[in-house]
Amino acid sequence: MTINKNCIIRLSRYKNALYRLKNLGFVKVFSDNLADAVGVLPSQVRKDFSLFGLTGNRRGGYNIDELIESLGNILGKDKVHEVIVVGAGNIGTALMNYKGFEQEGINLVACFDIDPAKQKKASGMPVFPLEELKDFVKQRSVRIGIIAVPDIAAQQVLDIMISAGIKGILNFAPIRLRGPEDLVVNNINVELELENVIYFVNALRKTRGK
Amino acid sequence: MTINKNCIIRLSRYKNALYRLKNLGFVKVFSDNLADAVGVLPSQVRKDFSLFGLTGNRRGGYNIDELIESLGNILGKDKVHEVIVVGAGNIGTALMNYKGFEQEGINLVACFDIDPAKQKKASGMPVFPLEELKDFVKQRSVRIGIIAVPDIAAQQVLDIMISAGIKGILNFAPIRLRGPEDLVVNNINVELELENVIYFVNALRKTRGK
DNA sequence: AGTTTTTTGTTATTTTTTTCACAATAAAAT
DNA sequence: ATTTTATTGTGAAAAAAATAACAAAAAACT
Ligand SMILES: NC(=O)c1ccc[n+]([C@@H]2O[C@H](COP(=O)([O-])OP(=O)(O)OC[C@H]3O[C@@H](n4cnc5c(N)ncnc54)[C@H](O)[C@@H]3O)[C@@H](O)[C@H]2O)c1
Ligand SMILES: NC(=O)c1ccc[n+]([C@@H]2O[C@H](COP(=O)([O-])OP(=O)(O)OC[C@H]3O[C@@H](n4cnc5c(N)ncnc54)[C@H](O)[C@@H]3O)[C@@H](O)[C@H]2O)c1
Repeated sequence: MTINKNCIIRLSRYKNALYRLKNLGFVKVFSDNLADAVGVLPSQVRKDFSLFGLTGNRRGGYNIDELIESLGNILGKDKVHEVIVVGAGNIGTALMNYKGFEQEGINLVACFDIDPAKQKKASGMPVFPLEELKDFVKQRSVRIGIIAVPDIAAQQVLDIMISAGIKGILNFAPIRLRGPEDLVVNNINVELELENVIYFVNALRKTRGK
Repeated sequence: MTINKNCIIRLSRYKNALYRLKNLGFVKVFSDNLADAVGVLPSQVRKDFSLFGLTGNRRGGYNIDELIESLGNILGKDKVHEVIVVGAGNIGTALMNYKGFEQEGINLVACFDIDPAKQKKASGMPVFPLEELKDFVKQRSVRIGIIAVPDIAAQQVLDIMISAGIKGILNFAPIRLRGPEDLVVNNINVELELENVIYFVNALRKTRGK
C-alpha cells in the first residue's frame, strides 16, 4: 500500500461529494454514484476505499454518515488545523477573506509581511511583521503555512518557516522550493495551469480539424 | 506518443527554468541541470524532449535560446492569448491585479460579474455585466476563460461560456464541471491542496516517529 | 425456502509512466 | 591522430497506477 498523492486527493473529493449527497438527503451511496460525482471509475473508488479499510455492504452500498466520518478521520478532519499565511498581497488577501476554510476545519490564524504598510492588527486577520513569525509559530505550534510572496522571496521565507517548525507548505510562488526531505510542499502555479489549458485547447484544435 | 498533462506541465517548468538560467548568463544547459531545477531525473528530461523531437548535442548539451524557442512554439508562446475572468471577487480581483501574466503572453482582457456593485468600466480592467459575456467573447474570439465564482454558480457560468465559444477553462470553484468532451478544464482547488498538505504532514509524523 | 439480482472487495490484467541502460557521438585531452 | 570522457537519444525494463473481472455476500423477489 503506497500512499499516493492522487489517491488522497480523490479521498478529499469523495468526502466533498458525500457532503453534497448528504445535503441532498441521501443516506447511502454506491461506488458508481461517487465515481460519477468525482469523475473516476467505480472500481477506482472501491480500490481507494479498500486501501484504507473502508467497507460498505455488498448490495447495500456505503452509509454516507459513516463514510464521511471515516474519511474525515483519515484526512485529519477530527481536529482544527491552524495555518499561517506569508505575504499579504493579492493572493494572501484573497485567502484571508475567504470564508470557506472554516467549515473544513482550516483556521488561518495570522499573516506575516515585510512591508510595514501591509501590517495591521486591528480588524480582521492580523498581519504581523515577518520578524514575529518565528515566535508566533513556535508558541502556537503551527505546522502548516501558505507562501504568497513573490518568487524571489519565497525560498528565504520558506527557510524562516522551516526554522520555526513549519512542516507543510502550500506554495503559490512559481518556483521550486528546497527543503528537508520530510517537508511537505504542494504547489499552486496559476500561470502553469493556464498555459496548460492553452496548450490542450490548441492541441485539440489541431487534431480535431478546424 | 501520448500527450499527457504531466508531461506538458514539465515542459512549462523546463521553459521557466531556462528563463532563469538564461538570465543568469548561461548559454547551454545539460539534462541534469534542468532535471535538478525542476525536480525530476535527467532521463525524464531527455525522454520528454525526445517525445517532441527536441534535440541537443551529444556531449554538448542543449542551446538555451533554441530550447526556449522550441518549447515556446510547442506551448503556444508565439502568440498572445486573450483570457476572460468570470467573478470579480477575491480570486478574480487577485488575478486581475497580477502583473505576471503579461510576460507569459497571457492577456486578461475583461471580467464579468452579475453583481452591479462589482461592475466598472473606468480604470483598470473592465468588469462587465454577465449578460455581455457572450457578445464579447464571440466578437473577440476568446477561447480561454477563468471561473472565479462561488461553486453553486460555476456550472451555470460554464454553460454560458461554452455557448459563447470558450474552449478552455481554469476553474477555481471546488466543483466538478460538466462540459463537452472537447472542453479543456483544469481545476485549482485551494482547500483540497491544503487538506492534502495537512494529510501528508500528519502521515509523516505518524510514520517517522515523534 | 429458494432463486435472482445487485453491489462489494479483492485479485488479476492492462495500461501508463518512470527509470535504467547503453550504444552513438561529439568534444576535450593526450 | 588517437584515446578518453561526457552526454545525448532511445529502446528495454521496472514500477506504479488504473481498469477489469469475478467470487462472495446480501437484499429483493417469487
Ligand atoms: N495574484 C495572482 O493572481 C497570482 C497569479 C499567479 C501567481 N501568483 C504568485 O503568487 C505569489 C503572490 O502573488 P501576489 O499577486 O499576491 O503578489 P503581491 O505582490 O500582491 O504580494 C506579495 C506580498 O508579499 C510581501 N512580501 C514580499 N517579500 C516578502 C518577504 N520576504 N516576507 C514577507 N512578505 C513579503 C509583499 O510585501 C506583498 O505584500 C507570487 O509568487 C506570484 O508569482 C499570483
Ligand atoms: N478566495 C479564496 O481564497 C478561495 C479559496 C478557495 C476556493 N475559492 C473558490 O474560488 C471561487 C471564488 O472565490 P472568491 O473568494 O473569489 O469568491 P467571492 O465571493 O469573493 O467572489 C465571487 C464573485 O462571483 C460573482 N458571481 C456570483 N455568481 C455569479 C454568476 N452567476 N455570474 C457571474 N458572477 C457571479 C459575485 O458577485 C462575486 O463578485 C469560489 O468558488 C471559491 O470556492 C476561493
